[in-house]
Amino acid sequence: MDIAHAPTARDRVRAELVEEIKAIGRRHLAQHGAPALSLRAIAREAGMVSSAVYRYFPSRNELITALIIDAYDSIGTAVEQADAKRRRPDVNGRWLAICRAVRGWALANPNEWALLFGSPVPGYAAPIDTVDPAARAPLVLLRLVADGVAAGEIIEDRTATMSRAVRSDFAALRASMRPSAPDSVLARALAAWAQLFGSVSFELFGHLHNVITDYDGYFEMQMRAAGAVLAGRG
Amino acid sequence: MDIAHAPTARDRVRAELVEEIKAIGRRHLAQHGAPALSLRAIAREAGMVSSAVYRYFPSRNELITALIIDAYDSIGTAVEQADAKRRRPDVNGRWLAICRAVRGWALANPNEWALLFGSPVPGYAAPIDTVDPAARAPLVLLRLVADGVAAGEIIEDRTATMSRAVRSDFAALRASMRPSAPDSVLARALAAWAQLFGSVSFELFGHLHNVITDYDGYFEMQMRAAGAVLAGRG
DNA sequence: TGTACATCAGTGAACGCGCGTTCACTGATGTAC
DNA sequence: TGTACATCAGTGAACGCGCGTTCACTGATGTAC
Repeated sequence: MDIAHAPTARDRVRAELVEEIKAIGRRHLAQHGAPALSLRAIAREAGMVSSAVYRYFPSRNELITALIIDAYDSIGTAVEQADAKRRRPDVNGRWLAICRAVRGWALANPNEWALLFGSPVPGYAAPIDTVDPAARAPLVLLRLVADGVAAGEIIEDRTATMSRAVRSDFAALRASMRPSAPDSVLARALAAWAQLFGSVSFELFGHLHNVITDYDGYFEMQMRAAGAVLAGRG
Repeated sequence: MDIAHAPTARDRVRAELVEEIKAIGRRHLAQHGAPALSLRAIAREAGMVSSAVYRYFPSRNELITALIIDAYDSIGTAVEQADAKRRRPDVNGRWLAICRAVRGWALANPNEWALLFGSPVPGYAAPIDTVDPAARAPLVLLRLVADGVAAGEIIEDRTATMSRAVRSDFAALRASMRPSAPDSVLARALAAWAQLFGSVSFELFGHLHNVITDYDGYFEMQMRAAGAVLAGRG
């Protein structure tokens, strides 16, 4: 499996087929959702017999893992790029850009959103390989708040009462970022993150039905407000 | 199907069996998740042949609908009762009680949570019968904020810019409540709701793994902060 | 540059299992006179 | 109160379909001398 030589023709064809199988898988995901993802159906569409897929993925779960990693990388890239397009000191603009990137990605890839942030797939447990890709988008937010604190755009408030355990959780989180941010800001960042993902899931999973009609306007308004709270100027 | 007479022995047995089938379904849901819900497996466990279930539910989807309605009623009841246990003017206490009731219910019924608030079940579209039960929990929050506004515990802020469409969405929402609340408060109520449900889903679906260890303390802290923002004293 | 051997891709059949739904039927429970 | 008929619950077989995974095999592509 580990290729020490220059890639041969066979290697290249193999890499292409891995990508094609994933692409078909993604399409099936988009149409029928993760629980209905079928190796046989994918094989049929790829023009091979079902057992041939096992040359590329040792099991259905490994294919799902590959799709999950790709999806995390996809939303991670979208968020990183949206963030990078803004001037670094424009903290509020970056926050809004991140929000729009998350929602835009979700609307474009609803079933992948459900795969990542909806119900766990029955009989599937995510392996460690997914951890790093999963961290990309949240890391953008952490960098943003660190920048905001350094620039004085995000202010610390009188720290809310928190348990010693939560303080040490936050300390561990802070250790993974430079520059860093105080507990009260980390708490607000995670709160904003929960609100962002909660809002998108509400919209996507139909819980705003019969309540909101102007989804764009509603989201925009809510994320502006969330940005103000995040900044400590709520 | 509509019983105009006094319930006969047969009617009572039928009602019992409907309940037993739902109970088994709930247990299967809890163990394997909604997509794996199987009429045949339920029939086996109920000690009947698979076709016999069709005397009680005309299709798998109708059984799922029944389970969804029961789950909405279950969380709705939990929230209503938690709210009712607090003195009515204790707005912040009621908010926290609602939060704890939502999370407590979710932790006790993770797969039903996933059924209601996670990914949509493939091939299933919720019928109108689910709308009223689904509204019970959010209605508690709306009553709470209306009370809070009336008591001066929840204050209006300079209303954020919102589109005309969002304003009319809010007006429609306001029409369904008495007493009512201004746009800025409704917006904050929905934001708090999204944060609450986002936080619980994050915890339940594993997105706080390797970040938070003290889930109880973390949730408590976040919902206190959310309550302050909701009140307009963030 | 040519040959012998090893590696790999893909086939086709099979195993063993599951599912939702329909249908003709038996036997028990209810209803109307 | 008793009988004739209608309704309902549950059976058992079948239809038609799906799935993941394994395995022995063929034929093509690569590697080493």
